[in-house]
Amino acid sequence: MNGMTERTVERLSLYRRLAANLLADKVSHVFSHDIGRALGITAAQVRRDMMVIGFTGSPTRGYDVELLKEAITQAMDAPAAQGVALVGVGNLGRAFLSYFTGRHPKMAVTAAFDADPEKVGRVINGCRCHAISEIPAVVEELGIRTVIVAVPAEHAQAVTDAFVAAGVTGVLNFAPVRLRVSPSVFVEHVDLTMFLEKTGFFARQKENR
Amino acid sequence: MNGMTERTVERLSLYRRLAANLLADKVSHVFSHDIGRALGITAAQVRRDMMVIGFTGSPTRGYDVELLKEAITQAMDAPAAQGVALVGVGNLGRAFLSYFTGRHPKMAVTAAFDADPEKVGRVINGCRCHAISEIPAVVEELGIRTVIVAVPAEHAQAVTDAFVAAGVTGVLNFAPVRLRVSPSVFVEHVDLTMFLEKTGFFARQKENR
DNA sequence: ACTTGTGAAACGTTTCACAGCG
DNA sequence: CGCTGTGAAACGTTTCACAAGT
Repeated sequence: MNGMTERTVERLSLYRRLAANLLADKVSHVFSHDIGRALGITAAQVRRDMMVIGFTGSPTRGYDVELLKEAITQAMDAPAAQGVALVGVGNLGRAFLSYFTGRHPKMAVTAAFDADPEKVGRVINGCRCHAISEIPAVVEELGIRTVIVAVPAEHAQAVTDAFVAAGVTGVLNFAPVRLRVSPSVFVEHVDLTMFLEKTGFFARQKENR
Repeated sequence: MNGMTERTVERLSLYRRLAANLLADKVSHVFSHDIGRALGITAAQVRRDMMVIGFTGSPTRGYDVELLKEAITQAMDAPAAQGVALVGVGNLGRAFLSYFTGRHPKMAVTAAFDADPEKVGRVINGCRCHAISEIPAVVEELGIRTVIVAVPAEHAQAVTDAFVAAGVTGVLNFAPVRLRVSPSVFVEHVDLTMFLEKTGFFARQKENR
């Protein structure tokens, strides 16, 4: 599937959630314009994205919400459920565990890891916490391909290396460090400090008219 | 200052943190190439960004780290400290409180808000938790211009409206809803589900060569 | 008349490539 | 030389605008 750029994939995720919400409201069809309005995207952009995944609507009814959701799932998700690991069971890590538990059928956080012996062995939101040394065994056993890194900056590179060595190919990193990985691994950096500073900056721009 | 696009501001934030780290390591000068390598950015991009803030280096020594940090602060920060509010003291909200406490001189989280009466009145990481009804008074009193929204999706729009009415011009939103605000307010949407799905998708792309 | 699907234009961002300089 | 600063080229992304369908 061509044209699946990072930006397109990001929007597809939003479209799918919107579709799920619309289905819950018993809405069966939407126009590109409605999707755009709901998500702050232009209608033309929405239609381009549909083109990318080869999904078509009808000029009279718009897009079938149910079929749209399926088409996005087809384009984005693995055929089977993908295991996700979490490393770092601090406040941020627990936010993930509580938010994603039972919510996402295809990407459940199935294993947690922490260096604190107090946390190892505990079960938090139905997710067992393992020791760092167990990374290779657990990643292998559960077939984990993606890891959420929510540890302090100084440990982020080391834990990432351990997961990559164990076969993980996707890293969602919240630590304020640029992770160095081989080109065969995808890393998404989510830098909370940066987002706060950015918001503060543009907030001030808005103040001055 | 022209050319301060969202992308440039994002990178400036990273440059500044790098500069602070370098200073801690007693490094006094850096070349654009070094900055680029450390952050996964091209050297040309780094130099362009310096141009935007009117900061210049020397062809022989590179950029003075101390002056760079100051130049970025000059370009990005408010002259005085900017108050930041947090609404929603769940796991994610607490992650912010613990991470930012004492770490950032210009953007401290100075007030928290939560609907849960159990939390109201408590002090978490040196930050007092207020009731939702106190938003106008506290925002006014502390001169808050920026809010971090970390409440469930169904309450995000209502609390945002309350903060905007109280004079806030910047919103950092973690709730999985597109917030509707007037054009005089800046909103940054950080969608954790989207980031996880995106990481999962590209992780799979990497697997298949 | 309203949509969708889409080639082409517009726009934004990054990278190239090189003059100028210590 | 190897660097910075920068105009110009390249690239990526979004938006326009309209044919075609209903």
